[in-house]
Amino acid sequence: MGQPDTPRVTIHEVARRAGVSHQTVSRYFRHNEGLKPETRRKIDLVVQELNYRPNLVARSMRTRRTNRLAIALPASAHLWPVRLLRAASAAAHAEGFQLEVVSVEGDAADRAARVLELAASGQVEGVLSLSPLALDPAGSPVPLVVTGDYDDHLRGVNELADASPVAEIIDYLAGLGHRVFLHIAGAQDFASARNRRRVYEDTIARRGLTSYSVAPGDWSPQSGYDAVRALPDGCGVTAVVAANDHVAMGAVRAALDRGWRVPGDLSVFGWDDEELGRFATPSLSTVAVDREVQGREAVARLIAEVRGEPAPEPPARSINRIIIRETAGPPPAA
Amino acid sequence: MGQPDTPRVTIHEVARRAGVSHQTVSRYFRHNEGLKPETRRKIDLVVQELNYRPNLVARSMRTRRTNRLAIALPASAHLWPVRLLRAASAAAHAEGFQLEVVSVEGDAADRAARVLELAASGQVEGVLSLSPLALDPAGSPVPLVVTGDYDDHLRGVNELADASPVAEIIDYLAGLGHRVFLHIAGAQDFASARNRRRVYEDTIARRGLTSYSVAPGDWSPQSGYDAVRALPDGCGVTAVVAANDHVAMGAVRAALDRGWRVPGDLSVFGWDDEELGRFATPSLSTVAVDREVQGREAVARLIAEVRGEPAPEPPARSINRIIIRETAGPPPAA
DNA sequence: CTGAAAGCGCTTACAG
DNA sequence: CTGAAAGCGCTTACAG
Repeated sequence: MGQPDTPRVTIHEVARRAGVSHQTVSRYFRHNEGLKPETRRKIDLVVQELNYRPNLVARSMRTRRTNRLAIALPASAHLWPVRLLRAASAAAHAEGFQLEVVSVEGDAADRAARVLELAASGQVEGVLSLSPLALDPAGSPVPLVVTGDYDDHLRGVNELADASPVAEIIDYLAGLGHRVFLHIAGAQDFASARNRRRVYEDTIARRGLTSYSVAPGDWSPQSGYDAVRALPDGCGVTAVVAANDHVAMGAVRAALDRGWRVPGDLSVFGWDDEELGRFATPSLSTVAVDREVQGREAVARLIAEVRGEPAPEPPARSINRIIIRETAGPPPAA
Repeated sequence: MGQPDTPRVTIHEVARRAGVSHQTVSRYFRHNEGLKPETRRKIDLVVQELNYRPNLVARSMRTRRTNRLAIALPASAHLWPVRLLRAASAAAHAEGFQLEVVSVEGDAADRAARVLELAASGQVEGVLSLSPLALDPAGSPVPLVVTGDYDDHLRGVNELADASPVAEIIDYLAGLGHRVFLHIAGAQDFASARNRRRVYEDTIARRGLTSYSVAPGDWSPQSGYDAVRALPDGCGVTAVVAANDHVAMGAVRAALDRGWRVPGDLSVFGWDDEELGRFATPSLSTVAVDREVQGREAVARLIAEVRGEPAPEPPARSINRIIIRETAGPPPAA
């Protein structure tokens, strides 16, 4: 089955029929420059007729370049990796690269080992990881970019810009009168989770507000649920900054199960703008992240590294936007 | 940057150092059989020392096989494609194939054209599409499997087994006393959507129940919302069978916005067991689909076709399981 | 069980 | 602007 049987048309055959040398045909396919219009036309014709396409494996062998990139997907139950993946794939193809997908499982050390093995395989020219990795990208034999986690490149004026909407959220809630906050964190091996937590703590301190505590979490609804369930009565918390929409959804559910009104008694913010959160009751306040831009950006950076070119300009505007919906409101009149 | 510069260790060098011919080393890497233990040991040593790995591109060139599969991802906002993708990727790697990801956009004709181009590229030995395609797989130059949509293979005793939980849902609701149903369909270019609709209509007819109507939908919460919003007062509908959880979530929201109780006035079922649906209020009744099994299965089938082997056994048990949560309850006392 | 020869289909210098 | 030669690193028959 498949191509092994098909007697393949070679570049020589195309050259012979077009009455040119095969080098000329090679040139035609590589950049189509410096050819006489007539030569080009003759080749056009034969290529069309034979439906010839250069054998990319042979090219790879000769150039010693695979034109392949790998993307390492985390074992996550969230949607953003697909969105990012799709944009990354399109961006890679536009630059002539194929994108191979590899799922990385296990703990940070396992994932790092897997990615390093991939980078050393000689099969790919670069690796894009959507999973946090316990390794220094500089130690990789081919360029390695980690994104979707904390993104060095998108940091703008300071290294925490990625998480800066947390400050906006707190300001917004403080403006409504909230004074005592709870943060339910994401898995701390993700730099994004660590950054959101840090911005939360910094902002609370800077504004003279109170953080009742930072509850540990793992991006799951259950962790949000447990955190709110565990709040003592009368602890004074009126607002929750959750690491993402899943955590927020769990937090809201726990509040409702306790007989609290949302947002009457407790306001909740998530992150990611999951489609279901918009139709939930009450609908989730959140942060929309442009994963398409993030995916394109990450691939552009990776390809620049692969080619030894300078890193491309970061996107001018923030890819984050805070969205206020029904889970955010004034605190109960004290 | 990258491997172009690195002077690569060749099989000849390994052979020379191990004191054997390079064919022996080739044999060692292909199946490691028929070698004298001592020969094997000598090669082991040198391979380790040199950290040698065969150049897979050269092998590909010689064998005229790429050992690559492509997976076409739909432009969907749902999570199941990732789950399926991850399982597919792992299954492919276990069989020595790489899985390249390609996102297919546009209408059915565009997607079909893109997939066909991929199949004809000579770059991949088979294509797995998670997107419905307006083409006959038999017309593809390499094996083509379409899944995640309607899966020929998983149909079991009849061609609608994939959608059979719809019958279970209706039976369950009828058992609670429901008599008038509404189905909000998924995008009709998906065979899964057509099948769910057909099973819905057949089951309603067979059980002597009433279908108020089948509302068109496109898998989105908005389509679920609009369908319920558009229901005339007093239409008698007490139960909604939605095409998936997104549609169901929209339907629930619309009901609540109309002042209806869920499930007091309206029961709703979704499909996919999205994590957020479990923590929504009320939590969504749904159908859990084992996308891991589906992904492995699809890749196994594709690889069997690529190798010209008989199709593997389908999974013995159904990969679907209905889950009853808070959106399902008895109809209002008439 | 192991070795020598031929060739997969390109591209890269190098000439002209 | 276009052509002849060499070689990328393997595997596949075919001998021994």
